[in-house]
Amino acid sequence: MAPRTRSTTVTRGGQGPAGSGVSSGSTVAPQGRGREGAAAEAEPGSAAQRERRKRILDATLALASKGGYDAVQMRTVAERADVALGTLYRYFPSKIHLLVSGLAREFERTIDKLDRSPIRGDTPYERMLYVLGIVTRAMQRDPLLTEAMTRAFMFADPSAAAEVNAVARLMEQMLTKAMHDGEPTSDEIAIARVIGDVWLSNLVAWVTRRASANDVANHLELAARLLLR
Amino acid sequence: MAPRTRSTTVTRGGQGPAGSGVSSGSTVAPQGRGREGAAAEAEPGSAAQRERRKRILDATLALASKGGYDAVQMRTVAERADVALGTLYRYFPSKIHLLVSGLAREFERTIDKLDRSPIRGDTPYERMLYVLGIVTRAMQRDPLLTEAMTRAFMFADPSAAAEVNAVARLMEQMLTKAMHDGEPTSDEIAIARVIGDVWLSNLVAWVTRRASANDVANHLELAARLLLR
DNA sequence: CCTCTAGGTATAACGTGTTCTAATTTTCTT
DNA sequence: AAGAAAATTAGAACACGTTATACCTAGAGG
Repeated sequence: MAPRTRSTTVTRGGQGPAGSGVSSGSTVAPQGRGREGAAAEAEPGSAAQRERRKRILDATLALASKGGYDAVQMRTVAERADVALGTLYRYFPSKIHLLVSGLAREFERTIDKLDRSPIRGDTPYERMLYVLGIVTRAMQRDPLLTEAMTRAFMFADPSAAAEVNAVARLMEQMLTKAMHDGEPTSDEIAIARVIGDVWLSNLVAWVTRRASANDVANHLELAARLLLR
Repeated sequence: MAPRTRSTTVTRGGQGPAGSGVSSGSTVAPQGRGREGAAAEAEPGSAAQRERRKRILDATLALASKGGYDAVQMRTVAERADVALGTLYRYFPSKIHLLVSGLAREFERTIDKLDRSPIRGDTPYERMLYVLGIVTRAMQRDPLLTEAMTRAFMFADPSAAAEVNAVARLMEQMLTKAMHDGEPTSDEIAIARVIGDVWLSNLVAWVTRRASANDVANHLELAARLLLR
C-alpha cells in the first residue's frame, strides 16, 4: 500500500472507465439473468473498452495464478494488458478493486458451470458437500490464484465495498442453491451464510498455511453437518 | 506492501529482538497458564527490551486507535516508541507482525478480564451471547483499532502464521470457555470454531461497512442459535 | 580496566502502489 | 468535416513498507 489519500473516493463501482463518480455499480452482472438477450443487459462502454477490461482481468488472473498476490503488480498488469498505467487505474481504482473484480468474474463462471450441470446429492447436506467439494478442489488446483484473491478480498477497505459485496452475494447465491433449487427460506439463507463464513475463514487459514486442504475440507464438512442435520 | 523478498523468512515468532531464527515462538503466552508464578514463564530479554517492546505495542495501538490501519506507519511507530526504525524491524519483522502481535496482546487482556468476572447465562447459548456481546461492544467502542487489527489479521501471509495462530487459539479458547467451564467436547470445539469463523467474517464485513454493528450482532446471534439449540 | 559483540541509532536507498501532468488519439456532436 | 469532449498514453513524481550501511554503546567476560 502507499498513498491512501483516497479515503474520500466515493465508492465508485468500477465498470467501464470513469463512472460518473456517483453512487456505484457493481463491476459484475448484479443478479444473473439469462446470458445475452434482453436489450436491457449490455455491458457498458464501447467494444474496445470491453476488450481492454477483459485484457486487464486476464492479465491479472494470469499473473496471480503464476505468482500470487505479490506478483500482481500494477505496472506489470498494465504492460501485459497493453494499456497505460493511468488507464488501468481508470478501470480499476486500486489493486484491491482489480483483484476482487477478477474474483467476481471467476465466481460467475463457476456459478454458470454449476448451473449447467446438476448438483448431485439426495439431501441438502449431501448437495452442500458436493458443491463445497467443487470449490475446494478449484482452490487447490490454483493455490496462488486463490491466495491472491483471498487476500485482496479480506484486505479490502470500504472503497471496494461494492465489489466485495458482489462477491459475497454470488457466494451466498451459490450456497443457497446448493441446498435445493427454488427460493430458500430465511433459515436456509442463514445457514448458507454461516457456511460461507466458515469457508472464508478457512480460506484465510489455508492461505497462511495454518490449515491444510484436508483441514479445510474437514472443517467445512463438520460445519455442514452441525447445521444441516 | 513493497519489497516482499522476505518469502524466505523462516517464520520466526517475534519475541524479544532477533530470535535465533529457528522455528518460532508465539509472541503470546502459548496457552494460558496461571498469571505470573512458575519460574518457567519469564518473558525473554532484558528489562530494557521488554520496555521497548511494550512502548512499541503501545504506540502501535494508539496510532491504530486514532487513525486505523493506514495511520500505523512504521516510521511513526518507531518515532512514537522512541526507537530507531531498524530496531522496530528487529522486534517485529513487518507491519503485519506488529499489528497481529498487538491484537494478541489485546486479546489476552480481554480473556484475563473474562477470567476475573463470571460469565452470565444459564445455558451455553445464553453464555455464548453474553461473551459475544462483550467482544462486539469492545469492537464498536474502538472502530479504527478494530479495523487496523482485523485487516492485518486477514492480510497476513505465511510468515506471520505463528502470530495469527496465537490469536486464533486465544479466540477459540475464549469461545469454548463461553459455553461452559472445563474441558470442551470435540463437538463443542467445532461449534466454537464455527462461531469464531462467523465472527471473523462479520468483522470483515463491518470493516468494509457492508454490515452495521446491528447486522453483526444479529448474524452472530443467529449462528449461535443454529448451533446451540 | 579493556575489549569484543549483540543490540541500537541515524539515515540513505529501493520497490511498488498511487497520483499527476502534458501530450496525443479517439469518439461524439453538430 | 471541424471542433469539443473524453480516453488513452508515456512518464515523472510521491508515499510508505522494507532493506541496507555505517557508526555507536552498553555490558559480559577476561
